Amino acid sequence: MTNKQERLLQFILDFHKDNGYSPSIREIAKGMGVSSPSTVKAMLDRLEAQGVLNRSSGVARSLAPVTSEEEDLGIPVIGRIVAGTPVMAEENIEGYIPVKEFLKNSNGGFFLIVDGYSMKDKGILPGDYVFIQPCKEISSGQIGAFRLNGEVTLKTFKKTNEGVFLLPANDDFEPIPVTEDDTFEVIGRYVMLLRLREQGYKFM
Amino acid sequence: MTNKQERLLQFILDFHKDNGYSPSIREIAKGMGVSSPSTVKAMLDRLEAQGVLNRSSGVARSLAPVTSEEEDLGIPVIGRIVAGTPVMAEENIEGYIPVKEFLKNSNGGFFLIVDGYSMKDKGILPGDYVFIQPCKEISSGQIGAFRLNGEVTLKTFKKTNEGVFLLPANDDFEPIPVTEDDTFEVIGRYVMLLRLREQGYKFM
DNA sequence: ATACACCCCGAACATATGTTCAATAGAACA
DNA sequence: TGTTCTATTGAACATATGTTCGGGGTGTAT
Repeated sequence: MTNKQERLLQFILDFHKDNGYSPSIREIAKGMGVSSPSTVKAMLDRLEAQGVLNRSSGVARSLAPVTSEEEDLGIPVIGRIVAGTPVMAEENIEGYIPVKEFLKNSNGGFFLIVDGYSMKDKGILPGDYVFIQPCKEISSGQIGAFRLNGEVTLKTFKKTNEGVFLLPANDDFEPIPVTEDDTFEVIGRYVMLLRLREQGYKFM
Repeated sequence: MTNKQERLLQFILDFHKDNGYSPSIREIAKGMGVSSPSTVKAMLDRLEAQGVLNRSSGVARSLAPVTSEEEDLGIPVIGRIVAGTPVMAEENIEGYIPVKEFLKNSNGGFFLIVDGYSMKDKGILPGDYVFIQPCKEISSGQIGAFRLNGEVTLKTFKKTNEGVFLLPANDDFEPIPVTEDDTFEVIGRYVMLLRLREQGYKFM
């Protein structure tokens, strides 16, 4: 997420906090110092493609930043990230972490537990909880969770002229090329990391 | 408040819960089985006069139910961990992370923002939030926040026959010996790490 | 160089949406 | 009965708002 996108998101959140409803496109333009609504719309479209915003086409002020804790169940913790196959299956839910309000824009998000050191140079270590925000697209350079030939993995997504690659953050591992023959799927974007050290703070 | 007004208010609340934004006047009309927007507007005017609704004239979907819930401020985020001196002072609070229920057993705990790469080999990077549980003693080998000669720092605590040391987790830094001449204080134990979005990603 | 993602502008367009107003219906009351 | 008040209606109005289009700019990666 670029600096500008960060500011935009913050503006929307602040506006909603102040007024109880979301800003219109032109109000955003004024607030961000832009002079054309189409500029703002383009920015919103990008944010929406990234999965950090929800909106309804044609509906005024439908940006959905906050809202609506459903039950206090919390966010499910699903499987070990390397274990594979049926992510999302109910049997794999290892527990819940009630951090819901903490990520206001995160409908449908969940935690994965990191296994292995393939992302250690990004400071992502085994046992860490990574929060995954489901989305269909992910831009090059972002970290996300992917399903490659049935195997779930956390990597940096890289798209070049030579194809798509999943990059580890560890010199001991090789970049993984994604070819046409592979079954490949973006599970979601990595938006947050949570690491629990001492025991005695059990959340599950 | 009449029965009808009660239902109207409930409809607005439900709609907002479902969609993340408030209904338009015509959506209310449809949802309430009324056939004219002006009917709804009259009802809204009455509710607003009673003070249970807030809206901005001429602004689409600006219904904001008056909520009197005091917001859970959450856990304070205090200073940069390297910045030093008056931790806990009000001026240093950079914001709040509403993870209150998340750590119910952690009275007095707070977040520090990591600055610098001295703990990078433990996967603790600049921009990370570390949750500090205040305590007076800490056992050797644990990570904690310490105040050494006025300077606040996050290190691994090590107690050997040769004395007490604060160990960084980075080859570029040297272990810091703690002598009798130093003013030294344990601030608390490092309990949890939390990393948001794309902060702290730059690796050296 | 090319390609691409991001950022910006201004104008025009379509419609979603709040507002106003005259008219009607019903209830309460003398 | 009539009067008065409130609730409702349907139409028309004004504008707030999302959207589209064509154009241009910048920076980065290839």
